[in-house]
Amino acid sequence: MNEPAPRRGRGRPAVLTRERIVAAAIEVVDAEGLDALTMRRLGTQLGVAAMSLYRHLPNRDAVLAAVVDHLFAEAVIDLDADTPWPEALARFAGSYRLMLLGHPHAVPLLATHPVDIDLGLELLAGLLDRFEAAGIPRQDALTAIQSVAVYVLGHALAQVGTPPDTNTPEPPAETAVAFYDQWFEAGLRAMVSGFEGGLDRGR
Amino acid sequence: MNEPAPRRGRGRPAVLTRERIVAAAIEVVDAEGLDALTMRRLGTQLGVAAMSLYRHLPNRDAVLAAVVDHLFAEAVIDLDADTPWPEALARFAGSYRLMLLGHPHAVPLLATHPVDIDLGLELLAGLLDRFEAAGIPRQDALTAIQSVAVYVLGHALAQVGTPPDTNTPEPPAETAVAFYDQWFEAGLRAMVSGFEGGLDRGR
DNA sequence: GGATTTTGTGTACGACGTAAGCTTACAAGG
DNA sequence: CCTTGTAAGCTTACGTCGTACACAAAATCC
Repeated sequence: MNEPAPRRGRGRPAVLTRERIVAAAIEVVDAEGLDALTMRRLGTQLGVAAMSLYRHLPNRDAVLAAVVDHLFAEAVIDLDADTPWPEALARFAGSYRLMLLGHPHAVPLLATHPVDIDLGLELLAGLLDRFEAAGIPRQDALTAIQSVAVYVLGHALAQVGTPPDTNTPEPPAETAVAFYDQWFEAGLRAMVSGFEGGLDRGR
Repeated sequence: MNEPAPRRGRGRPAVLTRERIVAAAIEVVDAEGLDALTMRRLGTQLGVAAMSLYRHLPNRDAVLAAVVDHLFAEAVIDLDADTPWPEALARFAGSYRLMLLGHPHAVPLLATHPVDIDLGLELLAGLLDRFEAAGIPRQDALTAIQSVAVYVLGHALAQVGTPPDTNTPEPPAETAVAFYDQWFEAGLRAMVSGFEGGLDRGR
């Protein structure tokens, strides 16, 4: 449907690319929120008419899906090959959370649009390896990783879904941030150590 | 703003109430999905013009918020006073999940619109009591409950966000359901037993 | 310099949320 | 019974959204 194997060099040269569109979409969302991400607004961000976008993406939802995939890729980190799986899992959780808090207006998007499954598996291959190195079956590893991912996303939803009280003066409300940080760590530790106990019992 | 202490009996009798509107909204969402829940569609569901709804709720978002509160209240169960907190927590998780899977199209709503905080605390008072009975500080209890709630919601998002493959013949795809059930139980057990270890170390 | 191919544009339509003002259906007071 | 007051529901209208469709522009190839 889009970007269909163009015979290179022919036709009017493209000023738009999928990547430029996705980057501009993230700019708009970060600056003005999800609702501001209309096709017209995205067009003006790129100096282009709204309808031009449809040459590269079939509809608005495809834009959102592309944003999701791009952001999730941002969240994944490299891991030393000697990191034990519980620490690797906690590290992934932390970097995923950092990405989400860095794009608070996009969190509902990540919640609504699942990451492309093949892309997700590819990005998480390094993390899966840490489980395999410990002799943990792939299925059990996926369960643990997905459970943590789902917790991180749910937690971020709760944090950004409750705007830090628009009538208090200080912008981030230091204490509120600390509250969410502590909650996050407590839940994460509980889940990771719970999996440690459970998965070790099997081995 | 709405339902402002009407002097009873005066004026045209109301065919609409907040409750009827919320119930109709849930019907529409369950039957046709979130996008179908427009003010006009909700009006026809109630045999009424769209603008009539604004006499009872200030805008569409208030309808959504009311739906969220109503559904969350559905999810909370009564607990025997002698249930230990780990079991009570797991029971709450299960009934919350059942509600979410009973209204799959509404799950993104619950994810986006936080439950009214006072209502939430009121509904969860019984569960909080189970922690207090074990001598666990209220703050720790809230952390554990919220962590589990966030996990359940995130898990439901993942399950309903990945429609069970529209090209396979069987509607619920038995194996997929079992997959999500097992994943849910594994993550829940990990988190609950993780909190058991953590909270007991303190006592 | 056409012909071909690809990209961006202009216009238009139907659906949405909702503001403003109007009509309708009651109860109360005379 | 009839007027007045009041609350509930209705009609109309506006601006914005996603996007279908037909067209214009800009490059390469023969």
